Amino acid sequence: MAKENALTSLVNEGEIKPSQRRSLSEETADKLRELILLEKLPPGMHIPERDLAEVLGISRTPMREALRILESQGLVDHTPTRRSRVANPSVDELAQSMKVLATLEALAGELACTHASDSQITTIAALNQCMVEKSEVMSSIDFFKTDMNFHTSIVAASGNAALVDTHAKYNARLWRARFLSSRRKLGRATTLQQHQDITTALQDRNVADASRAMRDHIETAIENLFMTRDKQESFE
Amino acid sequence: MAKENALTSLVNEGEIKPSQRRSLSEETADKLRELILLEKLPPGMHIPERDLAEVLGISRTPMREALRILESQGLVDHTPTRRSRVANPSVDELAQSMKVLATLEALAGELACTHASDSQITTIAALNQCMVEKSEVMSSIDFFKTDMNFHTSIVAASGNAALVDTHAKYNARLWRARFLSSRRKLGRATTLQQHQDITTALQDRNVADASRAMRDHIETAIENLFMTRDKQESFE
DNA sequence: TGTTGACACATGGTATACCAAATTATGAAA
DNA sequence: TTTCATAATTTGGTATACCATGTGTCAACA
Repeated sequence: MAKENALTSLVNEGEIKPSQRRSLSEETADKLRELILLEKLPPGMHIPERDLAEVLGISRTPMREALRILESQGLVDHTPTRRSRVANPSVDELAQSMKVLATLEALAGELACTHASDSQITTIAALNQCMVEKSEVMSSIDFFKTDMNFHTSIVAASGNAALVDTHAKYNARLWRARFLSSRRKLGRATTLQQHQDITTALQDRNVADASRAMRDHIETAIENLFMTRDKQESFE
Repeated sequence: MAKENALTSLVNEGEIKPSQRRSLSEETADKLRELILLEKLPPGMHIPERDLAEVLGISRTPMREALRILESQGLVDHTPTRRSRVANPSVDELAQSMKVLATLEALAGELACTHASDSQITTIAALNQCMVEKSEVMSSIDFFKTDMNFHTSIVAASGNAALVDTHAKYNARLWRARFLSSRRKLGRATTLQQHQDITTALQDRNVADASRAMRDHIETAIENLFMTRDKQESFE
């Protein structure tokens, strides 16, 4: 059938990587997440677990577990009749998730001020410096990955395991939206300035500034999200 | 489909439950959650999925899914070798989760000020009033359930689906700790005052007050948590 | 021609079987 | 008695089979 052919073609594009300790479910969740973020599995598409498992050469059991993982990250949801489909969040829904993310990161900035070790702050500052120096030569994707790394490092420096965990879930859910947002030309200069503000606040261990700088940074991303919807702009 | 003939409706009336939407996995997760919160399954206990499934009369498949659900709520952990066990969070870990909860609820209060309908605020105020009037006659558990209902209603009034979802997970994770905290005699009067502050702020739709009142309320619960650890006190 | 209802099939939920890894028990050697 | 290698057992991960229900198709009928 046509569906199977379409699915088969996309598995051959990537290479299957065997791994050591990770379970098939987790590997599969990673593969599917990538396929979703690249829109190889487009938003709203139904996922028949039997067929997709067959295409990936696994049984339904780990496929089902992978779908649960993605569901908990908000990348997959269920129809009233339990059929899985790729999440297709509206801009408003993405903005709501980002609003929560902004709050989580503000908390992370606050906690990091008192909890982070000097070496952690040094690492964060180094990531910031790296982005400043190489912003002209980095590709969108590399710039973005460093950006994400910067944020994740701050959350890790908060020393709050629950926060790290929940932040990771929101990050997974919002990865694509943030990437699109960061690709906007206007964004990069603003991003660098805001990162500098965050870094400075952390170095000063100024709780109020760090919290506010983190929140403002994500709020800007929310604005970008709406702007991206309202008008198409040029990308780099 | 909409039309049913007379015979069918007569036969079905009163006999047939419309549709059993709840899966065994979800029911099992609920049962296990209860067992964990009642410490019938004590913290740190290993959970051999085969045996426990047999005890509950189900197969391993839904049991495994139930364990994944509880894991995503933080009520179950995994050892490095993947064996499930009941989570046994330290007071510090619980405090960290509550710190995140405080932030989430502060956001909920903030959003509820601008998003909640008048009737939602009326409902919230009614819950508050109910606790004030009946605090003397309610059992610990009923008082606590109303308390939880009050909080959940505010989060729902925020209109932010992601926030509702994440809050529900933290609530599940912290249910027991919050219950123990709320059982402290000293807590009830403070709780009522703080609930009143929250209610007033919401009725005034005062964003800053609502946010602060929500945060303060949970911060008090964190303090209670540590006090409960440090010295045993009398309970009602 | 449009509606309806029965039947076939698609799909997710559950049970069971099997395997590999990890844990525990065993026993021989020091 | 202690230690360590190894066998026996337990346990979680995966595959497969079966079942219940939802969904679509098409023929019969008004």
